Amino acid sequence: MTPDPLTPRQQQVLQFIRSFFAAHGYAPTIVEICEGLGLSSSATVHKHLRMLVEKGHVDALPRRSRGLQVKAPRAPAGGGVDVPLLGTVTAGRPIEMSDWNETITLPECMVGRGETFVLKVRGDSMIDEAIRDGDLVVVEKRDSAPNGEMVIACLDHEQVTLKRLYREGPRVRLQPSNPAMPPILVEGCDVTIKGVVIGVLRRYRPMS
Amino acid sequence: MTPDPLTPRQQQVLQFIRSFFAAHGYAPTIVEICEGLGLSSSATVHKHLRMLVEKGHVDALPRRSRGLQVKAPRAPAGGGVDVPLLGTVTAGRPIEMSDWNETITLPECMVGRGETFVLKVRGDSMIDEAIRDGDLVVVEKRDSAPNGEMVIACLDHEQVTLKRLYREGPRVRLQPSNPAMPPILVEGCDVTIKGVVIGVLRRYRPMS
DNA sequence: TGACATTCGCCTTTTATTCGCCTATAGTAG
DNA sequence: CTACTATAGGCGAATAAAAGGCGAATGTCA
Repeated sequence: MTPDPLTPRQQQVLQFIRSFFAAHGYAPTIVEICEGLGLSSSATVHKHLRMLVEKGHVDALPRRSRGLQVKAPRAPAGGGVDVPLLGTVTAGRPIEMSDWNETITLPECMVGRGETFVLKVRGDSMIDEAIRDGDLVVVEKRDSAPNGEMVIACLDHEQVTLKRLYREGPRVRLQPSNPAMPPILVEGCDVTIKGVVIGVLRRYRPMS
Repeated sequence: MTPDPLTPRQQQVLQFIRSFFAAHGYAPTIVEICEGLGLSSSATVHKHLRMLVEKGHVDALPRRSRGLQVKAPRAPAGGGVDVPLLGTVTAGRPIEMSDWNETITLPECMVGRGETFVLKVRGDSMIDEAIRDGDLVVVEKRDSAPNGEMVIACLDHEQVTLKRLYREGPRVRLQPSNPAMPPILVEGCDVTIKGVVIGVLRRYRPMS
């Protein structure tokens, strides 16, 4: 049930409304759309809006300020999923099981099939995997993992680390992805898998 | 069933009530809201409150002191924000301005202060920045950027690339973060900044 | 009684909406 | 080929409603 096709200009307007809403939490005024698109007459924008409403891409509360509502262009499934932010994983130390029952909203596409949670990475042990200090890793809870996967592993019920997992006979090699760091070799029974890394988030802090 | 959208002012009021409640454990009086927002008439606040009740963001016990009750902290839980997924940025080719009016829900903490959008990265030109082929970059729309920032830059209104920006007198150096790739040197007037990279998302596809 | 919430006018500013008119571009009937 | 017509895109001005504001006068509960 795809709505009517849009002209280029109409797409621009729609796109602008979307990003404005994302950025501010409320819809733009007509004049704001004008400025955003470099137009000078609100009548022009208003005409475009009427077209967008007609074609079913937008709902508008008539005569209401900022009364635009972009119709959900995606599954009403919410699009976002809340997952717990459990704490920090350092290369070697236990998870600081944060009481901070924080959660974070992930895009649907970043969430695993099973239970999913997020950990903050400390240290550069996975630098060759393009995972940096401060990144957030998305983890799918599992108690085993195929060979070569990146896992959250627990040693002696104490140390929790982020490493790649390689089985070598009865033993297990936990391999950092940093040539400066040595692998850890342990008996298979001494290591428990907490989950498998399925995604990464990074936020660059603004320099200023 | 998302509640009606709020105007900026209404959001401010709601936000104030939330933080007041968090700080004190009880709801503010109308006069306290006045002071908090720098207003001088309780009637004004009361009008806002009636709107908030109408729009379903707040419950009020009528004629009761501090009788406000903020409803479900937020509908789009925790604060997921929808931003447009605009297309692909290759090292060198134009953005494939996707008609796919796709959006993606980002955690609040990944969204910029201004307009924000997401691009998919093709190629390994930023491998040393821990950005890989297939990653999504979160971009805050801006038309200028401080020296050394990672930017989406546009050359000749044609090529769009992801590079680090360095000003060198009248010229601009666009520097890939891959030793195998040469920097691009152009006149400052030939390059336009589309935005600054503020985040990265990566999804590992399950091996199976 | 005192500390509130609520209501009543009466403003100003912001915003949506409508009206008339203009320019291109593309298709189509003569 | 030309004239007519339809449509997208645009302009500026005029208008009315909504949003945001004020101070003062009531209620109302505890």
